Amino acid sequence: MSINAQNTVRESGSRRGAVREFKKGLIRDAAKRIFAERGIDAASMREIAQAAGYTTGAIYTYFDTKEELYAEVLRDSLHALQSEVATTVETSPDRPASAAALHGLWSFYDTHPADFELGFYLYGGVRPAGLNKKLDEELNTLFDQVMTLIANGLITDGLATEQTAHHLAVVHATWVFGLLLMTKTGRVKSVRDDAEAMLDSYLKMVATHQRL
Amino acid sequence: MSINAQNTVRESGSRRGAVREFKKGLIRDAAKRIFAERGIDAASMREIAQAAGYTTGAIYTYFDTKEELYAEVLRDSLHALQSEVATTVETSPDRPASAAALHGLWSFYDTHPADFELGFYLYGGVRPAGLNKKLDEELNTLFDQVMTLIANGLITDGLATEQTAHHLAVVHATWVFGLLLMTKTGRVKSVRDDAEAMLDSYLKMVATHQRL
Amino acid sequence: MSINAQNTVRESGSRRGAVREFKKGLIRDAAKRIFAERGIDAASMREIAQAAGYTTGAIYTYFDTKEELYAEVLRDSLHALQSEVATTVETSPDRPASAAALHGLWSFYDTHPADFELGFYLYGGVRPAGLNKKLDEELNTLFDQVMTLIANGLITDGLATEQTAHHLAVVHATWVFGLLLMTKTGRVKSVRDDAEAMLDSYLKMVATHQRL
Amino acid sequence: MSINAQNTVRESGSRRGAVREFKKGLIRDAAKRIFAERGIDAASMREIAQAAGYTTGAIYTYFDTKEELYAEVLRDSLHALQSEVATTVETSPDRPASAAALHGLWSFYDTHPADFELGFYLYGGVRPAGLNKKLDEELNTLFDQVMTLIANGLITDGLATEQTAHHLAVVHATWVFGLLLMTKTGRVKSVRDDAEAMLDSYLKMVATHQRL
DNA sequence: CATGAATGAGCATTCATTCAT
DNA sequence: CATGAATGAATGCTCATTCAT
Repeated sequence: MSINAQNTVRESGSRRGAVREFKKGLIRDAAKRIFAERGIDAASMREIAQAAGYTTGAIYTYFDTKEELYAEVLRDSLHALQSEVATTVETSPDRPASAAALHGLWSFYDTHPADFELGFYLYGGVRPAGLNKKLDEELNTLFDQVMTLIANGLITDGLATEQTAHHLAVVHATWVFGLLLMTKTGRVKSVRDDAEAMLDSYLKMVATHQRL
Repeated sequence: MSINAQNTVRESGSRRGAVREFKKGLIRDAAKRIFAERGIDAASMREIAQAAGYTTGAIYTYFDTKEELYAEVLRDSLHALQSEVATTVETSPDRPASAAALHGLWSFYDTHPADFELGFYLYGGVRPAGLNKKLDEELNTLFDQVMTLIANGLITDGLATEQTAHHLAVVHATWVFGLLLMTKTGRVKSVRDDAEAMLDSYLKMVATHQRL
Repeated sequence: MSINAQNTVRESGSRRGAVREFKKGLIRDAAKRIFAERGIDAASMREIAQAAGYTTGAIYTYFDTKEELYAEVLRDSLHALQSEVATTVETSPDRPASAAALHGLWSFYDTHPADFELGFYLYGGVRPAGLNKKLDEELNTLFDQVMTLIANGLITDGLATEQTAHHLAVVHATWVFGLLLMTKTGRVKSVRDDAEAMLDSYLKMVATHQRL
Repeated sequence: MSINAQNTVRESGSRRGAVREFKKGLIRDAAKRIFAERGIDAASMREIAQAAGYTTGAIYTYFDTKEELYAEVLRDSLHALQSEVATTVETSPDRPASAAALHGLWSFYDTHPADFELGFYLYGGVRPAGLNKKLDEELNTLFDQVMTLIANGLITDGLATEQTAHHLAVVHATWVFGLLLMTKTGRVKSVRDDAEAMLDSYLKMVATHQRL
């Protein structure tokens, strides 16, 4: 249906491909902003285009559908998350690796609200019907990489064995997601104001429990 | 603005009023299903009407706007939650009150997925722009009542003081919401299969910690 | 189509018929108010019903369609106009009959704005598509009676002959309608404030012209 | 609110802009027809679109709302009126300027029935609730310009002084509007057939009266 | 008679997507 | 590549009218 056979030209290295990739990035950035602001459904391609400095039709040169645009924005976001968590672990020699990873997870979404909003649709709210299989797997992989970072930290810190590490990583990440959820809701003031303290308490508790 | 003054709710008790209330219930049920399936924005009044066995316009005899319909569905849901948690506490003399309350919270949403989906928009996903002040406060109150049930349990169980109880209740509820979030995402298989076990572990951990 | 065969029961004299006629009047009055306030299209049967103290369906016991309701309201209005003009002529022995008639025409609509609004649709704005033949003729007759009152006045006052009277009556009435139109528009302040003076000038001018 | 910033009117002169302006004209023409036929409220955007040879949504590329479309149509109409009256005065050296202006007023609406119908809503029938302030003032200005043309004529013809001219212009225009109203109603046959003669009589009368 | 629930067509407007230029 | 006009389906909501109770 789409005639965007040029998509295959996207090889990195070629000058044209690089320019194209840069422009796609502009659109992705604008889209992320609008998606987060309005919600995925209420965001209109018109508004995204305008926010990116393009006209309506131009977007379709780069993304075949709104869904594909959302998917790429999401992929970007998860890449950034994975990267930030990894960096946090590497650059926090003073902290237990697991605590660093969990804190990185929290911190990324706390400082990038748009990304949380975005992932939210993925984590819970909406079944992105069109999220095709290939992308879905890619997202799963990225998510698993984050869990693995936490799991490795737990092993390094002597808080889990090879067998229990992944499971425990998920348990702790679950708590962090809960915290983010509550924070963002704003329905409970104490959470909104105390989130960081709550996180620290939780991390301390984790550190003193050998087994959950 | 609306002229449907004929809508005036006759006191329950009269035959007419009872039938009307029953029919409203049918629509609310259909609406809950569709809202949960499609998300609040994507759910159309047409589809809700059809699901309830009515024509489009008929709904407006009972609910003035889509928003009002959503509000009533949501209120219903939170009432049911509050009621179930309270009942669980009362009917579980063998379990610590706090554990019962938290388990009730989990169990309600685990067995009523549509309700979780629904609350999700409230808890995090979507800014219910029009959620009017009065309803918003009512929802806050209901939410607080649930937190209070947990807090009272913690005091009864000697796990919190008057001062810390509410705060701790929120912390634990946060974890449960995280768990629900992860469960429902389905993105992590281990959570999906293990949720109940994870909850039990968590409750045990709570029971052994005097202070978080 | 309609089952209102009772309409034929409407014989004045019978108790039931009288009550029925009274109730129709209540609805007509409410309808006139709403029609004038909102315009004929924007007026909803719901609102009219409510304003009359009835529920939606009740109106249809008395009037088969919205159009018919409008028609009857209009008829009422023209009857009142005709009656007021006639009375004015009879009770103003000090004024030339033609001047009295024209002043009566002006005065009726000036003091009954709703009636003017109502007639407006008839005189110019909207083709009441369904205005059936019989009613249309009745309205024409009523209108002609008013013209005749003016024409007779002109003859009485020696301002027209049998041949020219009707024509001149229309000419003068035309001016009055123009005046009403301008008054009500409010687009020209001078007209709004000066209408009565303008009318007097015009009447004086008429009185001094034997032939137009 | 609207995101159609693409609508930005390119300066006329560019090919693109000229085509766009032409197409807007097509829609305006169709709209004028439909507005006049059905009345402003009963006219539907669907029907207008169809009459202009477009699909429903296309109109919104050119006009953001129904109201804006109406406003532009109305403005067009009043511009044309003002222009025609001015031209009539200039090109009728054989006739008194005031008579030319009044005849121009009559003639414009007599030969452009749709425009009268259109202005009718403005002059009297319907409260164009949304008619925003800026447009309203523009319309008043245009209307005043027409009155001024008549007033100037009266002065030129020695039929009014600087002080009385505007007032008298309104008085005479009032009569013309009354005539148009009666003509268009068709409720009085004699007016329909005789309008031009009545106008001439009136103009003659005006010419022989130094003061009204 | 009166009620008010129910119908179904209709309306203004939005929006993802396509495509000629 | 970019533009922006065009499409046509969809949406929330209103309303005259009908009819079982």
